[in-house]
Amino acid sequence: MHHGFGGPPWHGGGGRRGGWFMPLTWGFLQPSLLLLLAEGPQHGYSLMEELGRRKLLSGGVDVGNLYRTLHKMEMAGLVEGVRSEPGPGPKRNVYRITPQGKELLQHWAGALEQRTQMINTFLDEFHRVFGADAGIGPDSDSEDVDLL
Amino acid sequence: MHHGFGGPPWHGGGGRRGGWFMPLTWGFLQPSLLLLLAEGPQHGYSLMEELGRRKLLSGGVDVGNLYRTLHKMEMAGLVEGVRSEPGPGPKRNVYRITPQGKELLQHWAGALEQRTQMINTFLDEFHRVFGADAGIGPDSDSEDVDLL
DNA sequence: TAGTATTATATGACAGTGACATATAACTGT
DNA sequence: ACAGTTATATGTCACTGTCATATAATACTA
Repeated sequence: MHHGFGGPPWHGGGGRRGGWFMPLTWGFLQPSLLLLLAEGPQHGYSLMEELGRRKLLSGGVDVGNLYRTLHKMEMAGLVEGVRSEPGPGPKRNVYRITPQGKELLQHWAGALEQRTQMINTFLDEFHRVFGADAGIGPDSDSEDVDLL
Repeated sequence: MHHGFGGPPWHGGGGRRGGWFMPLTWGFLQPSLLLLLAEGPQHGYSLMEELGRRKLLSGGVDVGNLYRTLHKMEMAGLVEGVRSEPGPGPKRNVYRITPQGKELLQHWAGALEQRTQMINTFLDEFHRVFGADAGIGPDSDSEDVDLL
């Protein structure tokens, strides 16, 4: 009767808000936004939809987080925002990447390549310990492990 | 006059404590500890040294963070800690992985594989936009970009 | 013996990020 | 008039990492 109280304890302690799994997308929002803006200016809502389409961030994007991040990136000089005049149509903030933003994006690419190497180091160790049967073993009672 | 006030703004705004680069090791401490403990019980200080040796976490490990993480993992039932009696030698908390911990480790391995795929999606897009010259281009003024 | 370093664990304060909820406008469709 | 969509914004909270500091006991060394 291990953790029969509505889900494994490492899955959030109750379901939501993180838990023991860091989201797979940690730290991906900013570089993803930079990447999309490197292809052309867009406003926040459009970026949100694009992130879903491109599957750069699985599991959808938090809207509030997105706008906050854009604001901070603007404050840091990574992007430039242009507020639409209060004319017809809903107000939009169209963002354009700056040279600094492009430079950071290049560094992000290098950093992410390093990250894959770290993950590979981990996975190599893991497979060395657990063998090739990395998946859930047959002895593992197949409970509702709704990962992701 | 791009950010000539003591370093690029995306580098921490002043130097330390994160900044625009999430550390490459975000979210790696817990799975790394689980992996080491899957090979055998150890106490915190030993784990700290091992993490440095195995290079599972580049840049060293924060000691306070390590102990806090171990405590939380114990609270969650991922590891079991045994406090040494107050006899000779310094007190030690020897941790042993639990079945739940092993199960989580397996899921972590799968999640990290997914993460590499996400990173590859990003990098593919990046190279599609910027071409093969992913590195810092020749036009990029080579400022003190002390990445990492 | 006193002072310092090492081993080992622990806590406090802070910033960055993501998750969830909610608020706000303006426009669109019925 | 009412609800839905588009679009932006803020508040609160949890988790992680970073830096600083506290605490003991042991080991070394002058």
